[in-house]
Amino acid sequence: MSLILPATDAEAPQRRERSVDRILQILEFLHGHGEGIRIGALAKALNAPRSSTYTLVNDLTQAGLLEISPDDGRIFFGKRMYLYGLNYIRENSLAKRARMEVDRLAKETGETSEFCMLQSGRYTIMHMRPGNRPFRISSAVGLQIPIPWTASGRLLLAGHDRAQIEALIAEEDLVLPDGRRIDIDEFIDAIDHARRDGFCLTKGLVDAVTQCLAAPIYGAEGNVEATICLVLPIDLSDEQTAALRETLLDSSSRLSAR
Amino acid sequence: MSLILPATDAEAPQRRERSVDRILQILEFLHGHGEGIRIGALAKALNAPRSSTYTLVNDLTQAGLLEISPDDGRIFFGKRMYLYGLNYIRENSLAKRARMEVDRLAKETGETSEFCMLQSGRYTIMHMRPGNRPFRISSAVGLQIPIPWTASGRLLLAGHDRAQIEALIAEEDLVLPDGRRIDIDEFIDAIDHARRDGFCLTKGLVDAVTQCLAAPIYGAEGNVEATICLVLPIDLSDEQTAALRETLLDSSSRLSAR
DNA sequence: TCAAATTGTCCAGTATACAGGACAGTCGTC
DNA sequence: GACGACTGTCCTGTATACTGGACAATTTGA
Repeated sequence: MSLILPATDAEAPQRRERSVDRILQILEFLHGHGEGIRIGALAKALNAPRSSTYTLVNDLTQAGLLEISPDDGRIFFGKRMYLYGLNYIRENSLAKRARMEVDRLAKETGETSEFCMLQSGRYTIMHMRPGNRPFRISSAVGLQIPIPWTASGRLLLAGHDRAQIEALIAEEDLVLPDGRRIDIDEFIDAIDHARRDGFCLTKGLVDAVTQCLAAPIYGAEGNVEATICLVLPIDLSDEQTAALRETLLDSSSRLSAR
Repeated sequence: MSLILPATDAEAPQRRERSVDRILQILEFLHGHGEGIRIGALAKALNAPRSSTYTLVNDLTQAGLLEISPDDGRIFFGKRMYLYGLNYIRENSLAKRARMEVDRLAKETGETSEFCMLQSGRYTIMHMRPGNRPFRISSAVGLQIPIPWTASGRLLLAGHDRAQIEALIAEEDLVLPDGRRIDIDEFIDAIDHARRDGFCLTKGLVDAVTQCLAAPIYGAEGNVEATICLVLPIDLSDEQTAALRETLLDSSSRLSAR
């Protein structure tokens, strides 16, 4: 979908770029890159003029949206970006309620709980609260994970047709961390099952010792707007799993638009 | 401003503004405003042309940095802003460590714990973890509070001279929620005391039933880079307070640059 | 030790993004 | 049901922000 234009656009039609777009490219690159980068390298990566990159990055740094490490000049996201981001949680009622619900759920069940959404076609953990097991099963908040690796992903794709799904899933996303490959037809089947069941359970996808139990949060039009899920050890009894599922479904219906 | 303009230039210097600046203005206004605003009102508030505001807001919305409520068209911060902001916590080592420390401290003491910084001259709660008292004493993360109302504020101003302090504190910030007025000389005295003591305790400032115990986090040059603090009920015994202070000072020295 | 590469800053010309206004549609309110 | 206020979209001319290149200072590394 490329809201952000790929900067690697063939050679030199040399369009002059709006600073808005340049800013969005910078932020997006920084987010994807995952670590600090120096201005020169950034300009090169974005195929942007050095001078423009300098002025923009300096402007954003002055505003506090970015920070430049005084040691080596590498660029990071800044305090102000964090503050602005917090407003999202405060203001967005679903996100806010979901956050509280996840915290409650983790406390009640003692299991790691997560709130997830599709973020421009990428699976994203919006909020997470670790459980209190000795071995903490947890993933980092804000990470973007291939959709097919997760139970939540199967629910979030409910209502999409085959073409949309195929467009959304990159080829390499079907390969699990241990090298196994998910068959696209089985995957689409699983999505359909998840939609009908109103929940989804996957075992041993990301690693061999965990299972993931996810429930949909419905939007006003009956679409799956987000999910809430539990990350569990794989060796629970059927009764335990069933009880957790009931609790989880309670939470999800509380969060869904009626 | 506009000291430079010839006096007869009177109305509407109508500078053309860079979109970077417009974007920063929009974000900052939205942050300060605290709730959604419609595009028209935003343009008016910023004294910006409507058309430019429309295109910019739409660009930012498409990128996911902002969101427009489908009901009434009001603008809010978006998911992507939240994701970008999370990177700050992940990448910035002080913020990251402080967050963990605050969580640990709240768990160990059972009291509400906070991590605070000056953010461009404003006192800001960067992270907070509520304690487990029946009456939860807690303030919202990301809020900006007048510096003189807090114990942390007194520590954060350590090392500033009188002129800097006076420049930083607005007249109305000296008035407490209950109408009492803090004397500027006493305030500067308190800052000096806090600096020498290496911690700060304030009682009954923001409300009558809480006290605030803060400890400094020192940067590499010995400056107070941030604080970590406990929000406590006002009627603790001296022993309890002393024990909490030791625990807090442990945390703060762990976070300080050696 | 001397190139080669990189960093941060500055400048001038021009492609173009912004300001301003027009327009049709939609609310409210009197 | 006529009026004012607002919303969202589109168009045009021009003020200017962006680009490209040049520069000195610094770092790399051979």
